[in-house]
Amino acid sequence: AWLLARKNNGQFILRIEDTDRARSTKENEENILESLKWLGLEYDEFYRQSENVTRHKEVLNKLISENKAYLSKEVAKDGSGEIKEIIRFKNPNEEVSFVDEIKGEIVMRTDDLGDFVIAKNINEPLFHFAVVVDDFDEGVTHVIRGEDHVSNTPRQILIGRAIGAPTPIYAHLPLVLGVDKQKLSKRRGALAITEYRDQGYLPEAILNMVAMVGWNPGTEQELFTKTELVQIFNFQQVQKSPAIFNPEKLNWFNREYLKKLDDESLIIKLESWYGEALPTKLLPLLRERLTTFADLKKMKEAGELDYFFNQPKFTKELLKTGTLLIEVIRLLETISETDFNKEKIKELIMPYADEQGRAKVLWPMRVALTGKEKSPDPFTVAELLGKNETINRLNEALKLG
RNA sequence: GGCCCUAUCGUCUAAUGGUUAGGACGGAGCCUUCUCAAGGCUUAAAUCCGGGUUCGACUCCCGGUAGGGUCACCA
Repeated sequence: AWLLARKNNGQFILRIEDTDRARSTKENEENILESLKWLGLEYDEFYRQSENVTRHKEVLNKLISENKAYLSKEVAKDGSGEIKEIIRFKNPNEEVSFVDEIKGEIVMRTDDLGDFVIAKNINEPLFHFAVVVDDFDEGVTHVIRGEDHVSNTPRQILIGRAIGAPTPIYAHLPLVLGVDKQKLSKRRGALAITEYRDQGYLPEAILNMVAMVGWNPGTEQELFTKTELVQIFNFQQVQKSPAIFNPEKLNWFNREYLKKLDDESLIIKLESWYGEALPTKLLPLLRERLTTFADLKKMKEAGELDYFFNQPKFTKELLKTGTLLIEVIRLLETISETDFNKEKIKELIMPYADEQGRAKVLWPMRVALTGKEKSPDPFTVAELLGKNETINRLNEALKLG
């Protein structure tokens, strides 16, 4: 909806459908607001359905006086057994058809709906009714929503006709299903947008992923900025069948967007997610190794980054033989502190490593610096450790033999 | 079950009557390499089934089958 509104210079309206007071909470509303803000989907108008009850009541009364709706005394379905006066819509039992922008023409009989309920009482309108009144009042031209609303559309059209509202253009998007092929829901693997944020995903990745589920540009391009999506998104290439959400693909999108970040932006985002300052020098160890920001946390907790902060401990077995480190140290001593970068170090060490056998030189050098079986290459690590610390650690390793 | 929608690799999808059925994710293999990661290359993998229509069907029609949605005094 946001994409289409922006593309056509329309207004993106956010309306909180909170007519059911029992289910509508401040937390849920805030979560929606937070999610949209995080994704960068700014809205042009904001409404809360519950604030329109006076208007709903007015239309309800009008419908009743016009004999298009009626009060009905019935036993409450809430289990209380009380007799309550609900409001039913007088169903004209017509065949209703509409042209969905995505699915094409849809024809449905409405007689099996009966005289459906549109309000619990004069002060408590139900969703289907409130939506139609609000859409009318707010000048909604396009209703873009999930496929789960297709079968609700005829009754909303019927209500619209009864109140003299124009029928908006409908577009029903395919649903996103979980791996179990069921509609994504809280109980079945669905996460709130804010939870993806908390798991360390980038909003660009989420947005791109969501856009590509159920829609494609018709080309082989997969990475799109928000601006590009606005330009090329269209209904014609929206899929008609539901799509199963693939978390692996989301991870890929996230890695792609992580790659696009320069060092400065990456460290800023990483720090703000992680909640504490991080040395910029840490980046070479992180870049290419992160899928989401949460991996930083995992790596720290698993001790994978310890060697950056502390002198590593390791066994002679892991080091294998450290005797060749004497020459490594000698060579490194010749580099000035200011020139101590990985290119220079590599240039100096590689000839010696090639001469002695790379594994005999590079492995112990790397273990001496990291204490790890797996780590980034020794040149990268040496640079971020600095000349003194590097030589220090190599000397320590030498003592092991 | 009624009504509505849908059906191409495991997943997301391209191909709107004529292609060796293409791409991406994931998988496998190889290369690169001191290890890991990243990267590069290669590869396996699909038109749900049955009838039509047509010189020719992924594509059009019909029927099955399968999947999804919906049938609230929820949204």
